[in-house]
Amino acid sequence: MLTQLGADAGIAFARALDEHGLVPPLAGVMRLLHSQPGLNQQQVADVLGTPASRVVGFLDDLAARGWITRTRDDTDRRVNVLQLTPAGAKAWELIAAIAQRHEKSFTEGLTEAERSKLRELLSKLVAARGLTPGVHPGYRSR
Amino acid sequence: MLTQLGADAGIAFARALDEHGLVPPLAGVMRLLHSQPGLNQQQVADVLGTPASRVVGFLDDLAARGWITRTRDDTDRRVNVLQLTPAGAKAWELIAAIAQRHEKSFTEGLTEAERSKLRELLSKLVAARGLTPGVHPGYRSR
DNA sequence: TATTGTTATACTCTATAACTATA
DNA sequence: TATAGTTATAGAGTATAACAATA
Repeated sequence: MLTQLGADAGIAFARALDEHGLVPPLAGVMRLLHSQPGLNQQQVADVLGTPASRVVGFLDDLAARGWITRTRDDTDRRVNVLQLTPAGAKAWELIAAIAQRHEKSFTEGLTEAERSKLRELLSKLVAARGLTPGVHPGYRSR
Repeated sequence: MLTQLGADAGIAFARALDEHGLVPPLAGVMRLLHSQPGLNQQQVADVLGTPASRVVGFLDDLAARGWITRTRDDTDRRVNVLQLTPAGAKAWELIAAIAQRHEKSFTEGLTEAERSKLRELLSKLVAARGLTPGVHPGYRSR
């Protein structure tokens, strides 16, 4: 049921994002860049557990939208330092709002007490499984 | 967290299946053919919500393993009636055992009471979302 | 030599549409 | 004409490996 509901929730979230021209992987990268500004591309790849070559594509997309900047690090000119632009910060707020609305609507069938109990149990599992909060396993290389 | 854990559970289950040369989509089809013997291919496609052309590939694979038979229906010779072979029934028992072991190991971090509470909450969500029990949304066409 | 970011390429999965055989 | 099953094909997403610039 967990797998089934997780996939269903993912599809519903993707649909909500799609209305705004977005897709889940980009939303995840935006979340990371918002919560940890100043990462470089290699670090993003490490946190997400995804190949660096895949990160390039995500960042190309976000940069084309004007949501991030890639700045050459002066002390090590191989490195790109990543930052959200003001437009990017704005975009993140929209994504966060979509996520919140999605969570609420997905759990409509539960009472508030049940919702909070579910959150508690899932938190326990996330911790027990050693998952990084907010990082979807779908980024992981096989 | 639901999406995250669902994906993680799916990956863990895939890994467990892989040790026996299996993949999740085939396990799901086996489950369906076991619980509803005598379906035809179109009906399988309908239940799973997947294109009939995709079902063909799954069944080709299962037939090559000797786990299912496709029998032409006498009253309508366009139709293939699907059945598990004895080897297929045996294979299903293995898959069910893997699934059970997987569920247990995935929820190791919870007490028995928490596990049953989680089951209860997830059941509610499955019902509220109108999901077909045992059918992974990943089969669904976009 | 090693590392960061990038590009090229090949592979898997999937949906769509065309096809056949039956009805 | 319509339907069940099949095949062909094209697109998306991904990983791997090769590459250029810098350390």
